[in-house]
Amino acid sequence: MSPARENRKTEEKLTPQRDAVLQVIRAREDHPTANDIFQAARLQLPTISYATVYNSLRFLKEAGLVHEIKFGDGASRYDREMERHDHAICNDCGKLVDFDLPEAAQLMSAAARKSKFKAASVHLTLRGVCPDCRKA
Amino acid sequence: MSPARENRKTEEKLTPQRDAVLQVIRAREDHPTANDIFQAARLQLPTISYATVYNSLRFLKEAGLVHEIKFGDGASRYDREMERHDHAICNDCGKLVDFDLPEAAQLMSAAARKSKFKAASVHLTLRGVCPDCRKA
DNA sequence: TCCCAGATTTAGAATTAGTCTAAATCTAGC
DNA sequence: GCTAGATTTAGACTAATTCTAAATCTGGGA
Repeated sequence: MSPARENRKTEEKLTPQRDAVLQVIRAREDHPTANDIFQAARLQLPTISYATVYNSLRFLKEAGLVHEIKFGDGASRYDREMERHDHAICNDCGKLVDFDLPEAAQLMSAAARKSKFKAASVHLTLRGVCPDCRKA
Repeated sequence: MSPARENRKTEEKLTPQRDAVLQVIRAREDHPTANDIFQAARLQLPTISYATVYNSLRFLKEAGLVHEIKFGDGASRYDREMERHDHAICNDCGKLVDFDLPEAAQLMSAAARKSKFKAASVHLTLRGVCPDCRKA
């Protein structure tokens, strides 16, 4: 079974809570925190609890439907983008932006050789100043 | 004044607490957490407080004497290595290892172009399985 | 030398992000 | 309709870090 097919089956079985969490993440261009997601999901399901948001996020992550980003400053962010990609983080405002640098993916085996690890994934993090903060 | 000269001057002015924290980090091959550093520093300065360890770490970081690594799972780690470098993280045991992949540094301008950020630094994170866990 | 301002340290309270617990609720298959 | 297993809920709990306010230290004038 292809991963896409598998995800379709998983999505069919989503509880209303898990589905609400997934829809919140899919509806957003940016990278909400668990708290952002909780606030938004509550508009649809007023009784949903914080713990359920976390449980749902773990479930969706394991099902391969969302992606968790932990870049260290503060809370985890969640991303609808499941393809391999890289991140840029603004040192001024903290904005997080996705981009893909295929050259970074190609460094995986070189990185594995140098570190002596068996590689599972690589990703590149750029820190700098975002276009908006550069203007200001 | 060169950065090295500047650091030498900063080091001369270190309080006993800040110096103890710096020495702990310099004495270790690995990447201790704030708590590890607190426990070790307490052996030298029994009255040092947790808050002082954090204050000292912030000071040393700003002075360019230590480097903070936040890779998301749990507490920040501190690193005596100030040169640009990359990280490998074990998905099994959480071990963090430094290595340098100069090719990653060379992707900075390409990453800046794609993301439209003004670049300050880039670094590559490899996730996989460390040699020890691979054996086990 | 003595004194003061500013910096630093201290202990503990507060905050934040996330996990755990146990009871209540839902759901599928018999 | 009944029961086992999964899920949800509210709130307690934990871990990492920051904040606060009082105490202490330090260096440069009077």
